[in-house]
Amino acid sequence: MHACHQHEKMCVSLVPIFNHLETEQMAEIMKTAKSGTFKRGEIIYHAGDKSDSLYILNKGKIRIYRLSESGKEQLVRILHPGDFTGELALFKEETHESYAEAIAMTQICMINRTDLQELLLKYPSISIKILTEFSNRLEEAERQTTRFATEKAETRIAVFLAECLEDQGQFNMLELPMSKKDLASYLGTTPETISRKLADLQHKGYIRQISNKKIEVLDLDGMLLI
Amino acid sequence: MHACHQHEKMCVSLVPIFNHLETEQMAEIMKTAKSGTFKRGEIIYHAGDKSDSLYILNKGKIRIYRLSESGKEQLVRILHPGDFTGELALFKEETHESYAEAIAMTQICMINRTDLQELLLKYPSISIKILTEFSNRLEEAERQTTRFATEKAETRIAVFLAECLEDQGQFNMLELPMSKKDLASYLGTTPETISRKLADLQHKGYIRQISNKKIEVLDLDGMLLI
DNA sequence: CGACAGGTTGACCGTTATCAAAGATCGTGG
DNA sequence: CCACGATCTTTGATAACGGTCAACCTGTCG
Repeated sequence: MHACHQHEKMCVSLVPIFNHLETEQMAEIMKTAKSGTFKRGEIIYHAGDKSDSLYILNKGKIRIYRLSESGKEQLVRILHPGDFTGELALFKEETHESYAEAIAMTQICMINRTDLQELLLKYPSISIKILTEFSNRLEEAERQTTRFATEKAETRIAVFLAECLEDQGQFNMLELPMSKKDLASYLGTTPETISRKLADLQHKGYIRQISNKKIEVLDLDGMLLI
Repeated sequence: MHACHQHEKMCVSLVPIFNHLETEQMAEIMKTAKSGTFKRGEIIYHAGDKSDSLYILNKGKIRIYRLSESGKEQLVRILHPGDFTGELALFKEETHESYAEAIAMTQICMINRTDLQELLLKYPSISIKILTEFSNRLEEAERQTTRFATEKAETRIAVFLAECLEDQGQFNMLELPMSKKDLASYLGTTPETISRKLADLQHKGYIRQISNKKIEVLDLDGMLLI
């Protein structure tokens, strides 16, 4: 673990929290940050760990998942460079409830709790950035909860495809951002159901499966009316 | 709509956001706050409304619910005095995704977006309070999502009863905090299923239904092992 | 007292989980 | 860079879970 040296990298990785700050403030933040690397399969933090850092992903991919009361795993999200995690437990003196696992060679920057809180008090505008980010996450989490509560698996899958399409801005071609096993865990279903429902959607003419991860959407509106 | 006059009420209603501030700062905040009252059934905000206030509940009860993509309603939470809402859209220049409906004679205080952001920049400690609150809500929302994703209805109901018991600290007697219809909506199921599963739990000897809303828990651990 | 919303119960059926087995894909180490 | 093993994916058969519809019951409030 050593301080982050490359400003370019920091600029990338700290989007969207710190990118509105002046260079000198950035330098100050960089001084307080540590970096670390993890190999595929390594756990960055466990549920139950006392949490004391904000982790900002520089390079690689991280899988965030939770275990339910009965021990079943659910994928919460996948982090890409520039995303951060660990923020939840930063503001409550408690422990993580989720697991963070590197799923590729991964490099992260870490800012510990006390340093971050000092930064927040010193540069209140950072707070507003984080609040904004939290708002979005909360809205997203509640939307997701409502979907689970009210939609069946087929609809959840269709909505997920629609969101992929929107995110990737690729007209009518999309690439699944994770394995179907992970997708099943993310959508609260099983890999078998994902397979079958995609086959159904294809049968009905809404999509065409090009390859394992590539899907062409033929009738977005029709698909969403299911 | 008129300024909030009674400091006592403010102190109550602004817990837990502002209660660490000095009296004079409190006075400043009170100057910027407006108050309003709503009758049972009145809507405080609609999904789609441009949101521009933080609402702090003084007196009464508010039902927060969302509509899914396909138009089904889900109860997100019920607010009690001291709780706040409207915070989400405050940090993104967008609109509400949820509905807030008074379910009793209700009195609220409102702080508008620009005033609040000024307060945040002036008193960074408020940000940390709100961040803490957001963290808790986010954790809660993600835990709820995981439950929907991985547990069946019976387990969700059992876990809900366990949480009621914990919240109410009443040893082994609990009172449902909402109608079974609302509970069904909150737990992503139907009133029929709630009825049946409670009857099942009673049959298996885990609970005893005293009256419509009162339940005695006979074997908490057993119930949670379902 | 009657009306109405909420709650319960039964019968039935659609959706999806589960188990099993075969086929495809990926990552790793030689 | 290729080949092998591990993991992921697909498909089929089956069963469980819970949603829906309908009828009836209950309590509440004018």
